Amino acid sequence: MTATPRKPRSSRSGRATMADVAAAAGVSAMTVSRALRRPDTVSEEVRARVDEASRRLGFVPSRVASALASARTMTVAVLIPSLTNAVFIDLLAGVQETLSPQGYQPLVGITGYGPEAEERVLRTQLAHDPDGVILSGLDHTPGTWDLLRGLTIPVIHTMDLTAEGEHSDCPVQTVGFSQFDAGYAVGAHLAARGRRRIGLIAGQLDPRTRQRCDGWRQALRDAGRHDPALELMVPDATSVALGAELLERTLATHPDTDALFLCNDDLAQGALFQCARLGIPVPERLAVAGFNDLAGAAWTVPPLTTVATPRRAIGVEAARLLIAGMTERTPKSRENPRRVDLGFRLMVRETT
Amino acid sequence: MTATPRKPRSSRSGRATMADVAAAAGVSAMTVSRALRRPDTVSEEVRARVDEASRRLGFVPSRVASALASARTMTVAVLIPSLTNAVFIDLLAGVQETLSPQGYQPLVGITGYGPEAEERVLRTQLAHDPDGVILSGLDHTPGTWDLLRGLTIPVIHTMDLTAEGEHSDCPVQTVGFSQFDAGYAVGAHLAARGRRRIGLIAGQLDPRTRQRCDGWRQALRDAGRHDPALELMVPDATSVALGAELLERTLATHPDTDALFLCNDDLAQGALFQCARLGIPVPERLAVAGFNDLAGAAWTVPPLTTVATPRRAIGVEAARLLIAGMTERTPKSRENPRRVDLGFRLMVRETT
DNA sequence: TGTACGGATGTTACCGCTAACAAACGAGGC
DNA sequence: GCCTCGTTTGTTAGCGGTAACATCCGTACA
Repeated sequence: MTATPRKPRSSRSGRATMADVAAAAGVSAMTVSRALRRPDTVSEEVRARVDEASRRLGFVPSRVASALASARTMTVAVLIPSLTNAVFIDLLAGVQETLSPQGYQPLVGITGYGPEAEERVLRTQLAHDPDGVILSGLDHTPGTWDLLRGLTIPVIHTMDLTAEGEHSDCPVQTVGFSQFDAGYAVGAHLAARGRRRIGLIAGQLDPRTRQRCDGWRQALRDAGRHDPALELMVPDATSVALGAELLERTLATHPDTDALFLCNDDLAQGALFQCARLGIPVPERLAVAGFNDLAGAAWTVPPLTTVATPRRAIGVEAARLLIAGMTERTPKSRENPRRVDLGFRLMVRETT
Repeated sequence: MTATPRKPRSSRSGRATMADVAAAAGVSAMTVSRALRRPDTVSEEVRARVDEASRRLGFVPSRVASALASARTMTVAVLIPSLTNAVFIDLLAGVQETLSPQGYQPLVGITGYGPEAEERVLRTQLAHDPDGVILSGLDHTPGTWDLLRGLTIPVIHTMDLTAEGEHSDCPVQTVGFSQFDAGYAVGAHLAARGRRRIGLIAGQLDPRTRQRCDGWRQALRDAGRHDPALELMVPDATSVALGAELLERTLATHPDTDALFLCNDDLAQGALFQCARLGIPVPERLAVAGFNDLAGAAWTVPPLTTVATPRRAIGVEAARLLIAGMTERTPKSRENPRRVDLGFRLMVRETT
């Protein structure tokens, strides 16, 4: 009906655009862009006019348009195996709390512990053009390594450390701790407590869990007390229920077990519950050690000996390194791989 | 040096663009777009050529450019109070697992239980132009309600239900369960067990927790056994440690307490541990009930009576509704608010 | 008084993709 | 044989910003 209907505010979504603000403030769009992003580059008077117009129109700059024009999306792909494992939630929390204040938006991807799924998820994440990538672990498919090699954005690998000479064809930055050493520490601790029949219970057999087991095994060998028969490794996801069940199985087949390393605290808690139920005195008859120092480990009955891992700190540090890499003018980080070891702490409490 | 250097692959990031694929396949860019998004609209021969060229160049369409051109970002803003509360992680997991297969990418925002922070986070999320929004709870600032009212994309509120007549000025879709009824169920259960001095311990006093408490209170009033002195409500985040501490405080001031409702399972677990430590027999001397049926609740000693809440299902259903809203041609959902009650289950185990 | 200079603003040309419309083409109907 | 129609493909014109360069202006200096 109306001829050439005037549109006071453009944009399909009905939102005001930069052009609207520019018109309202009587300046060019470019000046609006400058006034909002680098206020020191425009005159005070213009800045005031732009701010006022912008506020009045409720202007929110479109990050999508900005991303296309500037080739920076202000997003970061964060790939973790699972949302139900507290370890990775803590990692994510550390990442999130570090990225957010800098204006970066994490894009969370779940890989379900599978390198193939990881590659798939990474591919879809990359379509969003993130400015950086944070991965969990170092066990990627060849396809993933290819993808990573081709990237021009910084990538950080977490929860694990580069071994010497590894991945020499593709410089990697890692932030984590030595899963092997941590496992070794537990094994050595149990041996030092004078235990002779030291068993192992592990679930969710990802490479990090295996490394912990390897460390534990080495410690027992060094102590001359390793018995492969006392190892019980199952692929199932760890849980309190599984811990309870596997404890029973272990005691049924090897009643003389006098110490047990459970590769995750939820398993250990389940084992402790089951001990209480069966009337097995801990630590007198059976010493129990867990891993990760999850919430509540200090409050079990008796308080659980475990290894405190710096999951949140790893997230924070990974995000920091990433921000550094995304911010610096010349991406030198690719030639300058780093390996940040955040360590771990053996928390000796009363179950051992 | 070279005159007009040919660029075999364009794009600042070094990635192949649609134009590159088009050139390689000998068709126009538009045809490439069609061949990839709606294969049935191009001839079989062209489709094959495009697929081949696309694969050969390792083409990944830029979602940013696509988003700008089509006004669909394929992202969904998901706001939750905290990453360290398992309840919201489960919600998030449900959302994630439902959105992902449909090609949607969740943008996770953390509000820290504060409506003001929520408004801030929502604002920054909206700059990313999500195609939909999922919020936790219904207690938003007036500013947030204004924002929501102005949106043309679907919005789902979770973990709570709309009360009759509420928000009549702004139709809302909610997916959740009645926190009040759930709290009532616990109160009624404890009363039915013949307990006379029934106490309450609550932390993290967000509106949902308060509603649970209200329900519990009503149940006790209906049973004629409500004593406000037995309510212990603190603002701190819930944790196993806090549960242990508050249990001691309660017993110190009111040694005659014979039943206790702890508003979250971690508090309840802490209380159970502390009971074990103090030698207080559960349930003989003290009945204990938790809330949420978190992992491990069925394995405590004795197994914890609690309320199973459909957190993951809420996430799944919210995401489903959202997808429906984002997909339908005419966004009728705004006039057609829904209220999906997913219920809860009282899990009577051995602590009561 | 002419000129070089630095800061403030505007202009132009995209970023990589897609909606909408236009054109080209072959098939079938009369 | 001409016309209409449906299918396949191409063309044009943006989406809403920003980089890079151009222009304008007042000022300090010779």
